[in-house]
Amino acid sequence: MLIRSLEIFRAVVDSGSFSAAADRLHTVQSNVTAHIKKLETELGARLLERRNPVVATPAGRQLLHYARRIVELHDDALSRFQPGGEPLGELRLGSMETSAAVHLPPLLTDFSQRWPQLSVHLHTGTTGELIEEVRTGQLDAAFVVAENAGDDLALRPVFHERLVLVSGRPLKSFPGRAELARTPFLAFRPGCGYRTTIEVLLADMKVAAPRIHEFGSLDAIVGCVGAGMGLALLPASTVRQYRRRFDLHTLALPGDRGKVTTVIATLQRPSWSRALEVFMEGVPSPDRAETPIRDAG
Amino acid sequence: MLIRSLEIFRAVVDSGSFSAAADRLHTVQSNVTAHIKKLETELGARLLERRNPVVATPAGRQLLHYARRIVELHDDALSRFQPGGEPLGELRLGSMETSAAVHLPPLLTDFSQRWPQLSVHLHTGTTGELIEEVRTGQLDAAFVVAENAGDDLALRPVFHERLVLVSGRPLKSFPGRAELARTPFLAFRPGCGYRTTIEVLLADMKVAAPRIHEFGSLDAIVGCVGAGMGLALLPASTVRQYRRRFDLHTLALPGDRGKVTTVIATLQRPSWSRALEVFMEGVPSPDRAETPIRDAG
DNA sequence: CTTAAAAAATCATTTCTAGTGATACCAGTG
DNA sequence: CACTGGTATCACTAGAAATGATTTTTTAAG
Repeated sequence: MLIRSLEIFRAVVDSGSFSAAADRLHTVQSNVTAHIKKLETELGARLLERRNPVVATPAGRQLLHYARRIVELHDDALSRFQPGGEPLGELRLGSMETSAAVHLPPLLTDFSQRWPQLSVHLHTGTTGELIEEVRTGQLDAAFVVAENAGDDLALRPVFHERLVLVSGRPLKSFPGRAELARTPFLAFRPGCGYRTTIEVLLADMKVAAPRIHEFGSLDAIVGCVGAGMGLALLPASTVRQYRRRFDLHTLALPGDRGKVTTVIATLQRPSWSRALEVFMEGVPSPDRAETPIRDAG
Repeated sequence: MLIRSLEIFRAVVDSGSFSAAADRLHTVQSNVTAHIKKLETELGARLLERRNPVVATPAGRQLLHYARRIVELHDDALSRFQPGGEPLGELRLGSMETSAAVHLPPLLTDFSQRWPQLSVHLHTGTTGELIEEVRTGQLDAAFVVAENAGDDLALRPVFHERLVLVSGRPLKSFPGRAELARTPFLAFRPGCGYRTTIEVLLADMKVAAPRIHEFGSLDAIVGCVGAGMGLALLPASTVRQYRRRFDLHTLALPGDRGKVTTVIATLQRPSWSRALEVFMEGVPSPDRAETPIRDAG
């Protein structure tokens, strides 16, 4: 069994396809097939279901567990011998689209310059999906909105955010219950931390049957809100970014309602890879003072 | 970096020589040299000092840490896919010579039949040496006489023993202080659990300047005691084994003096290899009732 | 049911490289 | 000094990883 085979195996499972894995590892698809096949005959078990996407069999999941740990140890070992002990390998991050658009770019730019030997993979998804991917080891860390996620995960605050009500038309005062019942909300699919906030908010205001449209992308939401389709609840910083492209109007939520904290979810520390270790060192602590909000009309 | 290279590297460090490692791994010395050389150029650091015995450089020790873990994970992964989930790889045990001669043979015979895919390495040494080798990961487990060994190690009782005074001539009653001061004791080098017992015993009896001869092997000790060179303090079960070959006379120690408990020292459980896991399952609990002693004259 | 597109398997070929055995080299030791 | 017990070097071979072209299979759409 070669480390290389395990690396390829992991890439196939993570990317869901033989050819995608081949691209990521800068080799050819037939080579990926050969490695997987060799593993399968060596272990005497089918490891992958050739579907679309490719999925690990029960036996495959068992191997995956070892593959991840071995490949990670291998990367860490190599890291130790790089000039300056530079970490090496890949860092697999997850993030909600909102964080991805606003907070992550500076962080990741800085990070990838500081550690040129690390390749960063960023995957977006909802809080629920990401947490699960961290738990299974598919991701090293994920930026999510959550307050607790079980004992096996560690959550570290990174950004304090303020959610604001976003509309395509000027907002004079906070809409009443009746108006909220009429106006649709545009949000991500269930499992997104922000969406949860919307639902809680509407429930608290006793809005009977709120209409919530589900969109798969942040751009779509912002575009449609700008076009007057409805309201959205988004981080102030995100909205600010879109101001140049769309005519957006925001209104702070009453009281502390809008306060959310983005955290980094990881497995408990002892199992961190060198890559994750240095990443976490480089992540700044959240400013106590919140980002000031201009309630532009 | 190949798992195979790490396996070879580990074997060289553990065996202290390129050629010995080659033998153990059923390959040739030039191949060992090639693998080590490749690792060294790949990592850009000298890993081994070519002395006699070969010893790891600081860089080598760093790699060793990873090598051990990766090879162990590899073996465990393969184990999962063996028919019946049989563990596979090697189990590295340490033991004092006395245990090795008496208690281990049945245990190991049984074990090696039960798990035909595991190769057992048994290395003898003193309690102190063995404990240290378990701590550094050179051994998976060691049979020693100790009561505590630090938080990082786990100790599990396996045999209750009784040390007896052994002589080449009939012993009527327990020798007095004066006689003990005249008669030399034959013992292992410092660090052996039994030797410690002798020293404590003599100190308690206020024997002024006891003469203790150091011998490197159990056979030598027993042989010389049989020839009347002096006294020894050995487990009753060990002496029993030698009765056929030598004319030995034993006497129990007064009170509870002679009671010793052999324990298995391992690292704390979470880091056990599959091989160690099944070994520990198969080790019987110590009989509460002690092995009966015939005080043959 | 048919078809087109995407993905995985197969295959012939090339390029490396792990493993081998013979030999050269380099201590220490009597 | 030669001898012993080790490591390095070398030429060679068998086997395997990687490649690119091609065929087969799967999936989704018409």
